[in-house]
This record gives sequence, structure tokens and C-alpha cells, in this order.
Amino acid sequence: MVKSDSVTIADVAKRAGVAKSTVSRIINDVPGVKPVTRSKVLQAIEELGFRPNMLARSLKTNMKQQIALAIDDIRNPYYPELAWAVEQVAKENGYRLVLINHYGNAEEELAIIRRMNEMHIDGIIMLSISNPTALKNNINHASVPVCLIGNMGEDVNADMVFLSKTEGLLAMEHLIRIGCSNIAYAGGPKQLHQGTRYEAYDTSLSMNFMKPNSANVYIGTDFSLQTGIQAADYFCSLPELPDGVYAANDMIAIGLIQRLLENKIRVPEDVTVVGVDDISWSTIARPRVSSVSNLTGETGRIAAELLLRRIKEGQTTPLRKVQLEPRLIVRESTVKVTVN
Amino acid sequence: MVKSDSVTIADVAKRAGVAKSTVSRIINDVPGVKPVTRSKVLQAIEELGFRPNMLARSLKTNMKQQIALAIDDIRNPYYPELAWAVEQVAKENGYRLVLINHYGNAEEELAIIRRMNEMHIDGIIMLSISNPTALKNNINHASVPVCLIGNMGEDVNADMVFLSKTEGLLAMEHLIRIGCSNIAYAGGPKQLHQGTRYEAYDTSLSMNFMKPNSANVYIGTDFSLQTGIQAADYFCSLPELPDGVYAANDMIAIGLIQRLLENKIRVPEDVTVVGVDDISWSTIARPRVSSVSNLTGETGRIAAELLLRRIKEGQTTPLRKVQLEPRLIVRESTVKVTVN
DNA sequence: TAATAAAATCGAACCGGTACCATAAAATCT
DNA sequence: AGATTTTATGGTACCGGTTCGATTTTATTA
Repeated sequence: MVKSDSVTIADVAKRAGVAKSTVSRIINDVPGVKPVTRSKVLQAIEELGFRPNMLARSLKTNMKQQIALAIDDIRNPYYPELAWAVEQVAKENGYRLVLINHYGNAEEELAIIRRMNEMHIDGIIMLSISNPTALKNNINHASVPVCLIGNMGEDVNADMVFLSKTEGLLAMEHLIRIGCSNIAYAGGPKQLHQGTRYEAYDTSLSMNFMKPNSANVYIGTDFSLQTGIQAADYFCSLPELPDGVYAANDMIAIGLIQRLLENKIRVPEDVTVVGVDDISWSTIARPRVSSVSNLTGETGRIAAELLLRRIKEGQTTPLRKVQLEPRLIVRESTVKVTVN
Repeated sequence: MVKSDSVTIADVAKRAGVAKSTVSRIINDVPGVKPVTRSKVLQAIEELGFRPNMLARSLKTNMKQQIALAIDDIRNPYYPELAWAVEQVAKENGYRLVLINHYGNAEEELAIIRRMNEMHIDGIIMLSISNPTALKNNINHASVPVCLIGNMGEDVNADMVFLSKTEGLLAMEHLIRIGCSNIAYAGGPKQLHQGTRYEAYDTSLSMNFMKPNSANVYIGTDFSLQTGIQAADYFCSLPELPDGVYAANDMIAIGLIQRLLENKIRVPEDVTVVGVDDISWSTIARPRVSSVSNLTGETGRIAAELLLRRIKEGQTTPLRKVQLEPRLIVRESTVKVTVN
């Protein structure tokens, strides 16, 4: 906090009896300085405790060594893992991470894209975008590269990494293979990005010659624990209790399972439950929740790598899209010996 | 990504037929510009799509509108809540958040403090410091204000927010009041900051005229789930199973409980367990874990407020220390009807 | 040793804003 | 209307680095 931070490259230059540019060369390891000069300058730097002002450097070079990650809420258990992976890659490449929560608020999302150049960042990774179409145009005119997590289609000027939309199919397939015959779906609003998970329910049933039953579908207001709890209550109120539930995410699955247990319904014996996301809670909750992993860490790593590469390459190379395949992880919420 | 980002304040000035300084005045809402000039300039800004370059501004003003939060690992369930609270306050005040994981690595911690001025930040909040004494001197010479979470003593030039070290006492008191007579402790290394939680075990027992029994103390290698599992195995191997366990944190408590249940030991009927931290998992795990809340969100909020205030005030005002009181939250892992 | 080539260093413009002083324009007062 | 204040705007140095052409120093060659 000592004010002494005012020692500049000019001070060093004067002290060492050289020009500013020479000092600059040395702190940037530019070849072509006589060893004797170098050591003179290094000594001066040492003596004065000089630390280059990165702002000044950035102003000239236009490299800030920072990238942003815009997510909807770090408290959502999916994100810490993602943020961690991104920060890891960033750090390995000498970048820092700016974390932004947009709370799935379309206005905030827009503001982030529009005001990107006001932030000290070289690029941004964004996900959980609630209103993609509204953002597309702005992304295309963004002042720094954008990397999106989630498939936003073709006409967006951004690298992307996303999962095949097979999570739902994997989950459904698992339930069916296990022997469930009366499968239900519990999810949040269909229009949100996770909403597409609903489609797998219908698709998978028809692909397996099972008749969809709209009474077996519970659509809550969000993708939270609370929705799971409400879904459980709803399913319990049905004339026939489903024997398998495909939950749109693990939070819902966990809430659902807990409520079923409270109602003395056994999981997986009476009802089998599979979730999606494989958040860490799924290993903690009892029974442990079978889940389709969306490869969080992998996704973050790849997004960061794509972004950093884009920052280096600029627009010279074509856009890249990386598609990952989700993976089912079987745990106790679906492991049952008997088949109905 | 369009390169057009080169429109500067000079371009606007030329277009509007005024001086740079006038434009600057307008974008900074400095009073004393004729309305007609203002609108002329605003129009030019609009037409050119001008966005001020914050780097240039920061270089002159030395305000970056960014603060950093250095924690050990965002994946640790305690941190998302904290990071969220900090980001909230930051955002409300027009600041962004830079997130740094130091993994409890003393060298990284030191590097963060020493290279602070190379980051684009106006201040930093730091916690989970593994080697406080090594950092003190560097903190005192830091180039931006530091706010510490955790009590680092007197001779540190930093605002602080920390909890009274009564978590342990609260937890122990609860077990004792509930009727436990053979209480055990499960924790991580005693030298780490959470290690002080052990002391409450001894203290509390003697304060209540109960004899500490060193066989009832399990010290693991860290504060993880794994340690809890190992502790459970250890306690089960004792001639007499404890009737209450005070776990140094919730992760340990959760691991411990799960392993006890696997061993057909009921919680809380056979063994009562209380943790510390009140992480969100404690509400998810079954039975829900009674825990002493360390007021995560509150802590983050206050830290951010202290830091921002310090940034505004500079060194003109005395250091501030805020001490919070932990609070016990009773859940199913300790609610039992019968008393042994 | 002088002429030439290569290497090292200097100097100044520049990045894009801010801030302060000087000046011009408008408003107020005799 | 002319002098005096007040208000609005212009001009420019500055923040602390980088960059690149110009210049000096050193090494090479004749």
C-alpha cells in the first residue's frame, strides 16, 4: 500500500544511465542487448523495486492477459468445476480470470457483450445464455473474441464447445434397458436451453415403441431442487406411480429423490431416477444419483483453449466447433436387481 | 470482433467539431457543457459507435474498477457462496471480480501479493492463507489495499473480517446439551487455520468437567470427505463407540456420517454428529447435517464492502476489523429424542 | 588505418484517455 | 455600449509503457 509504486521505467532508465527503450527491451527479453548493459539495468530495477505497469503496457499492446467467464450463477453447482478448469488453463497461459454472473438475465447478458471492450479482457467465454437470438448480432460485432459453451447455431461469429444432445437419450435408454415401463419426466421450462432435454423423453419413448403419457410429464418453473420436490409430489398424486423418472438435471433428481424417500417410496426399488449433469452433489446425496455427465471440466478446458487460441490467431483461422459426447454414470439411484 | 474498435475520443471530437476535452467532459458527466454541445457530441458518439477505452482511462486515473478474490480452490463448496457475495457487492459498485485460485500453495500466495500491481485491480480480498507470517511483510508493502478474511493478527496493514472462534464451542456445547457423554473429534491437521477448531474440543470438555480422551480424537491429513470416512472407520474400531462427534467441518461430517450409515450405525440415534461451515451440501445430504454456520455470504459481503471503502478512502482512515459470530443450525444429524 | 558492416542504444512518437490552464463566448452589471 | 464576471470550450502536458527509425558504438574487412 506504500505509495512508492510510482517507480517507472523512466526512473530505471535514468538510474542505469540508459534510454527507456533499452529498459523496455530488457524487461521484455528482446535479444540484442549487451550483457553489461543488461546487468546494469537489472541492478537498477532491483534497487528501485521497479514493477512494470501493466496498464500502460496493455494500452499500447492491446493485450490484457485477462479473459472473462460469464455464467449465470457461480452458486449453481455446475459452475465451480467449470470455472476452475477455465482458470487453470488461463493461468497456465499467463492469463487471469474475470468472473461474471449474469443470472440468466437477458439484459445483463446483452450488457456484458456490449460493454466487453470496457472490461480489461482479451476474450470472453459465455454460457447459459437465455436469449441467444438477441445476442447473436452483438456477438458478431463484439470487440474481443467470444467462445460460447452450448450450441448457438451457424451464424454466430464465435468458437463453440458443446455436448451432443444425447444426454436425454442416454438417460432414457438406461431407464428402458433397466426395465422401466412407465417412465416420467421432471424438468424446468421447455424453452430454456436445458429445456431441449424434454424432447429426448418423447423421442426415446417412441423409438422404443412406448406410448408417451402426458400425465407423466412435470414441468416446473426452474431447474432447482424445489422443482424436484414438486415433481415428486405430483407423481405421487398420479393414479399410477411411474417406475422410472428421467430428471432434466441432478438438482431436480436430488430434490425428487429426497421427497420420494420422505413419502416412503424406495429409490431405486420402487422408482428409479436418473439425472443429468453429474454435479458433485450427486455423489454426496444418498442414494447416489445416476447421472449423465456433461463433462464439465473438459468443457471448460476446451473452451479456454479455444478462446486463447483465437486470441492468438485473430480472425485468420476458421471458427472451431468442438462437440463432446456425454457419458452415463450409473449409481445407486438406478441400480436395482429386480425388474418389474 | 470487427476491427472497428479503433474509434477514439479524438474521432468523436473531430466529428462533432469540438475538442477532445469537451468529449471527455461529456462522457464523464462533468457539469458545465452547453446542452447543444452535449447533444452534438452524443450524436457523434452514437454515429461512430464510440466506446471509451477503459485501459487508457485507467492509466490516467489509476482506477481499474476491478477487485480480485484469491481463494484456495473455487471447487471447495464454501467458496462459490463467498465469491458470489463478493461479486454482488462489486457489481453494485461498478467493479468486476477477478478470481484467483492459489490452492493453498504458499508460493502462489506470495506471488499473488507481490505481483498484484501487475494485475488490473484496485484491491484484493484474500483468504485461506497457508503461511500468514511469510505474507505479512509483503502485504504491508502491497501496491493496492488488501482485505483479509480470517484473523491475521495486529501487525498487518489490511482490513479484516473474521469469525469469532466460537464455532467449536457452539458445536461442543450443542452435543453436551443434547446429552452426549462420550464425545469425539474428527478433523484435519492441527496447524492449519481450521486446526484451531480442535482446541474447542479440549476446552469445552474441561469447561464441562468431562475428561478428554485422546483415543477419541482423529486427526486426518486434510479436511475432506475422505478424512471423515477414515475417522468413521477409526471410531468404529474403538472399544467404545462415541455417542457424539464434533467434526471440524461439514465435509468431514458428511463423509463420517455416510460411512457410519454404511456400517449400520444410525445417525443421530447411535451417534450424533455436528459439523462446522454450513455448506449447502449439509442440507442435501441425508440426514441433513447440523452445523455451525460461518456466515459465508455475510463474510463475503462485508469483505467486499471493507475493500471498496478502503479503495475510496485510501490510508486516511484507520484499519477496520469486523468480527462475526457463528451460529448453530440444528438439523437431523443431532436431533434425537432419546437421551443416553 | 580507413571504410564498411553489424550490433547496440537513443529519441521521439504513440496508445487513448484525463485534467488543468488559457482563452473565447455568453451573461451580468454600470 | 463597454467593462466585468461567469460559463463553456480549446489546447496540451501527462499517465507509463512500446515501437521503430535514426544514430552511435563496436566489430569486420580491405
